[in-house]
Amino acid sequence: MIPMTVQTGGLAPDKPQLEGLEDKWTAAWEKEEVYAFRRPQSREQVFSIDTPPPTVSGSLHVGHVFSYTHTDVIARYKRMRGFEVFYPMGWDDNGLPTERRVQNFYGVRCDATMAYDPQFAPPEHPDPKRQIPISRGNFIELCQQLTRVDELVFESLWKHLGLSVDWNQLYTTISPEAIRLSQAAFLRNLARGEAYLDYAPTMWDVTYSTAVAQAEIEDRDYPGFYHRVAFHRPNGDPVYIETTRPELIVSVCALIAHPDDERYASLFGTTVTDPLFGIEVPVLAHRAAEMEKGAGIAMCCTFGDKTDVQWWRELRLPTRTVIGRDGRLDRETPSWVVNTERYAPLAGKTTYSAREAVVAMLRETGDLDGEPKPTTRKAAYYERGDKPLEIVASDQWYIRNGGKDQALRATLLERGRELNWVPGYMEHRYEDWVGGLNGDWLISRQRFFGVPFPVWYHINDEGQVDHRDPIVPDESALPVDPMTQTAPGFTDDQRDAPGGFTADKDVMDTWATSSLTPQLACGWNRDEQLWNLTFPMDIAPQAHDIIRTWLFSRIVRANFEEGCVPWSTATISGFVVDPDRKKMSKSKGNVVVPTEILDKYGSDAVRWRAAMARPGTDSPFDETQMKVGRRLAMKILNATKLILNLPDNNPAHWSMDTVTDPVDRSMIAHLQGVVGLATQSFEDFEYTDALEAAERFFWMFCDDYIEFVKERAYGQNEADSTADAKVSAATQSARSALGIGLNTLLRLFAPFCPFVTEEAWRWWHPDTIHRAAWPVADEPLPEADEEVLDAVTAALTAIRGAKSAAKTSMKTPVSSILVTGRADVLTRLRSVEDDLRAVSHLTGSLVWGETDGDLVIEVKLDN
RNA sequence: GGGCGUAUGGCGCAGUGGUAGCGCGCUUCGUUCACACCGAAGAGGUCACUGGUUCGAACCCAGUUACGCCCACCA
Repeated sequence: MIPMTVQTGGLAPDKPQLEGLEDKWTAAWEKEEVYAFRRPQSREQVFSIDTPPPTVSGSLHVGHVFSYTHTDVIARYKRMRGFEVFYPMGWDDNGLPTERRVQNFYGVRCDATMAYDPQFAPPEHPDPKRQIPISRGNFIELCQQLTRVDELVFESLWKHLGLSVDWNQLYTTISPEAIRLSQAAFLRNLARGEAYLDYAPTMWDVTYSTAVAQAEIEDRDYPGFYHRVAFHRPNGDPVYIETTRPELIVSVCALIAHPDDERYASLFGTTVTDPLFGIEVPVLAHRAAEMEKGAGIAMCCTFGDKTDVQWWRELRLPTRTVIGRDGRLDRETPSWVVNTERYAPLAGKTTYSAREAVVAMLRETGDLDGEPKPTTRKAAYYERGDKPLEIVASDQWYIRNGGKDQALRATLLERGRELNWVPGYMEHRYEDWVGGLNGDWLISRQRFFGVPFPVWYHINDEGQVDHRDPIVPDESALPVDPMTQTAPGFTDDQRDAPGGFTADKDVMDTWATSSLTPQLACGWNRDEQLWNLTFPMDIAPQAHDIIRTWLFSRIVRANFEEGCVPWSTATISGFVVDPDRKKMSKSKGNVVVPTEILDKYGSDAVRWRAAMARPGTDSPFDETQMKVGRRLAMKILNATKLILNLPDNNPAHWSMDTVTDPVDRSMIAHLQGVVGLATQSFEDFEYTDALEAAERFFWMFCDDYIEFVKERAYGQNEADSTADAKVSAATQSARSALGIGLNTLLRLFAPFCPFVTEEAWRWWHPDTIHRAAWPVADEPLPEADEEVLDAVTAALTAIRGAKSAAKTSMKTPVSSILVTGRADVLTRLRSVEDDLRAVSHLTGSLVWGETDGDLVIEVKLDN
């Protein structure tokens, strides 16, 4: 292990530095392929990680740095334990976030009706406000161009942070392989009936003009007004309803009250007419109507909210969609409108201006009762959007997820129970989410940069598209783009022609691909050997916000495809929150950019801080904490330097056999306890406890142990220096203990501070510390008394306290010391008397006195 | 309204039945022989509140309050 040509003494540089270690060792690790996954014989030798693929169109903030560090720390531990760590990185470059970034970056928008322009170049001075339309093909090219640039920035940050990713395993979610795999998995879902096409009301974002899934929806406050509006009975009597969306009056289908509501009992079965458009609608009873809310009778429109959808379905109401996919009212007058002249001014208006116009009309007709009352309502938003979602009925693809199927839901809940959750209470979030699902998983998006659905439809002889019997390709033909490729059994001139075929124009949402990251990374259907070595994976790391999305969707897909959970353990990181414990977000402007703190404190310091945040726990950002990590990193270098640069110290001579002194053996015994604790903590994925144990010991090692044995380690106590090539047994004992302690401590810190530990390690090792064996503590040290070191620490505190109280230097000579205490403590201290004299700079007498009490040390200083 | 979590010195946290701990910050002192990107010593807390169990509670139980996150409701 130690080369014969090893230098002795002076191995470490005079002024060790942290600056530049990241670049130096990143390059060396790449050259030496330290983190490459080398396929072993069996699955048991592998530890595989389902790394979250970051969205490259977004920016990384300090929270990402923390959570990816948590995973890396575990990866490094497992690697040192001898596992071949399968640690891929993926870039999520697929989907709407990328499209949005491309639109803003280049000032373009996709117009699917345009033809591809091979000469196209993006504008030199993009104006995001005036986006120029380009073809789908050109748009996708720009998406690919920009993601490549973004990905390089991400990769360089991850390397600088020291993630021990195997970059040979890199995947992206829009690559041909990802498309092939997403399409293949989808076709299998389709064949087994797990995926289906349905015409149904869905949450719709008018800005992006696409359907969105339940998991991507969030509620936000939205200012609105209650409008009290009169409908009229045939005899002209008013029936008042309250609505925050008067523009939807034109799509009214019924008025609905609770069956027990006596105020409206006489109206059930009759009809009323709306105040503006002459639409006659029934008054119906339904238990979902709440008597206390508003006027107690609701205007049901298709569709204003989810209750409307329920009534529409259960009461079989007509579909009166007025708001189009662009968020504007239909340009044609709807067929059910009687007073067409009232609709004309509303045609093509946005919901907002239509509302103003409708309110003005209601004032005019006198059907607005009182003034609109301001209220704050919660509205559903797409998480990346800025306008409230509308509900639009449309054809969409779904994957079953238990939202409409109790048996499947039970299976998926059971899968959640099979997982080892770290921390355990995070399992509740999964159960709450799965238990609360109210619909299947909508995976289609009316967008462009994504995985196309590998599906065509028949067109009948009348030119009608028939969605019932989709045409699908053979799996061997994947990936396919149905927009450019011809459906099997047809010729291209039959495209969009009666009796021919037409392509499904939608793409899959990015989650439909990222739900397959275990399959994508592990070589499903592509590399059988890799698949058998890595799947099911060992850990799935993620922050707690995506339990309901990414974690759940991967379980859904693996359950269908493999009939198991895709990993054995889910490790959940918390967020980095701002000092007020608020979530960081761009809109709040409280995001901390990671490059700044990495440059300022160094990667090891930031990683140290990340590792101090326990699994699942949110952690407030506090820059002063980074300094502590930096101090530790610096101390590691300096302690290593001291030990290596002891005169003529030779690491080849560090051996447990030569550790004979009681305090040296005591230190080693302590260290073994620390190794055991750190190891157990890592096995439980509680990396923070491992770090704390190592760190607490390390500072004691430096402040007390090194100080106590320093004189002896230098060899300055030597009475006979006749054989100057040989050191005394006492000195060698200290040097061996220091060396073994250092060797162990560097390895304990290696997962946390990979750069500084590698730097120190390589001062006397030819190979990387990151493939070195994790320390073991399985052999108890015979005749080692742990309490010797405790007594020494107590003695040091007393001596230092006396000097500090006298406001004098620690090097001030001591004229005499009186030590009193129990016999066993005295015995321990007497066994290290020479060191005690040296460390205290004792010039006079050392007196011992046995008592029944605690250790007391009286120190007299020279005047 | 439901679920989950948190509450310990100015700040960040550890401590799951037996004398309240760590780091930062603060105060004082100390530098050329590992480290000023430093070291030593010290001050500082009725462990959110109320009740209960117990010889004994920061810890266990019940309830309350505050904060955070997630979900549901929103005519």
